[in-house]
Amino acid sequence: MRGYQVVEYPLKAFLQDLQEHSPLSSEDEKAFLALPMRLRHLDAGSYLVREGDIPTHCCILVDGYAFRQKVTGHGSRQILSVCIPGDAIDFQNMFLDISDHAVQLLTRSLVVDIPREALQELVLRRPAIGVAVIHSTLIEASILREWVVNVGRRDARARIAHILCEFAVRLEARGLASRGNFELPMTQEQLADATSLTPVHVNRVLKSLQAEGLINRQRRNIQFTDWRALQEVADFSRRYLHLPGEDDVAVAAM
Amino acid sequence: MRGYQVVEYPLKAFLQDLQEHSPLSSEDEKAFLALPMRLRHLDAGSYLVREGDIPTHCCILVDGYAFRQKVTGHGSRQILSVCIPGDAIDFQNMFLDISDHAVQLLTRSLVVDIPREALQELVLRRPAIGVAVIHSTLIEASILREWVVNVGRRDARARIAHILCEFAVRLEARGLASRGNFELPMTQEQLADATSLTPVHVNRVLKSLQAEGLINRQRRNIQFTDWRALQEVADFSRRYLHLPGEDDVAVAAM
DNA sequence: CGTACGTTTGATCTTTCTCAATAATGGTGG
DNA sequence: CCACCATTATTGAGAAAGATCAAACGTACG
Repeated sequence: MRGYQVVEYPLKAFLQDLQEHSPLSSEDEKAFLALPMRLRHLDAGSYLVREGDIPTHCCILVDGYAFRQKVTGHGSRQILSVCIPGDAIDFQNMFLDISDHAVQLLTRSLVVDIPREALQELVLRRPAIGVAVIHSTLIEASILREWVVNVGRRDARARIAHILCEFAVRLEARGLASRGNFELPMTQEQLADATSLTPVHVNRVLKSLQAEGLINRQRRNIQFTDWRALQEVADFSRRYLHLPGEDDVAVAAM
Repeated sequence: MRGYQVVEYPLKAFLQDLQEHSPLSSEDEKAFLALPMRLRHLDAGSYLVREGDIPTHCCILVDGYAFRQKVTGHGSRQILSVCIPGDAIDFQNMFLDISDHAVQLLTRSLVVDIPREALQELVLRRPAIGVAVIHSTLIEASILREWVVNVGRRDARARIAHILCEFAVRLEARGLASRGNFELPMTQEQLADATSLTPVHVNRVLKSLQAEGLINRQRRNIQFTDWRALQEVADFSRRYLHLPGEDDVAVAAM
């Protein structure tokens, strides 16, 4: 029973998020917590998965930040999403036999590993957990769709504003930031790979957003000084995040 | 029982694809086919879902082609994926309460509608079907990730070559094309919105691919005249499609 | 047979990239 | 605690891919 005590608290955010849309019974939750798990601290820059890996376990990010990435044949990198505490990293590795992208830590992090087979079996045995997994996967896909739009059809200014809005809202939904004030755990180079720009241009855009009074920046700390305007510039609507509660109203009120 | 006869054959490709990775028992398959379904013919340009819709049913594309799209606040469109016969259009609408993107038909099509609640209930009652749904959703997400890379980190030439490769391989996996010869059911404007380019530039790139002997084009018909070279230009690897069978070997042999 | 839509082509313009150099910053060992 | 090194951030100047604008040409089809 020791395993329980080790992981129950760290998984709180994850379990809460998993149940956001359809609560699990206490048996379901117990069954989840009874899974074999391993808790690990890893340094910034560590890979949780590499492209081409044959996955053996699934990873949950308990504390810290990570990002998904793919690299083209010419060596340029595209960041596909940023993972925040409480995110499941590896539902794809639960069922797909080879990893199609890599996940790398942005900061020193605490992660939980669960053997792939154990999770597979659990989902078959407890359909409600399967439904929660589908839910979570669908939301991730929705975020990815918006990411395509961002990279594909917005100019540099809107792209950067958008990624900032998304990050802030996701953090706030997990209680990890408030009032548009947060630590952005990425270098400008990483921001560039997330927005499909160059680091140089990211720098210029960030400065111009600051010059126009939309954000305030002290190194990696970001403070939204004009949510409304930033949201406008970003063409941001939180609908695609499928968060519970009011739609854009909530944002407008910030 | 009449319902069965109407939809069993049309759903063949869909059911086969759904089971590609983990076969369903005959009870599972029967339970699926026993769902209430409606078969519809719709014209090109019809919307299967609109952004913001509250979904009431889920859609399977039996015959014909469609695409997913989002539109920015400034009115530019991003196409997110192309749906081919046998694709489930609407697993997201099975669990998400509001549609975050639209799906529009490229051609006159045959679609099957299944009430959302019936599918939800089925997935809870038949966990193996839930697993198949997760599988299918994960593969869709993988394709979307590659789409981000395509739009974000490849130049116009590679982007267009890549989308052609992807389309050809997916069609061939369903037995809908062979030897790199297929009908591309999109205008150059749609191709532009899929690759985040302008129609003018798409036109120029297509012409240059033809001039270099990589493809042959008669209106919308595409013929790959040099698979190997096109794949090279496209930076294409079929791994992300998570198709069964050999990896890139199969493509190389075409 | 004319109208609407899609394709093709040319000329010019703009955003963003590239290359290059300098300045901060943070972490590390002495 | 300080000097040093490796990252990261910032700035400038010039180049390029792709966008925009505009017009002509095909082709399908009502």
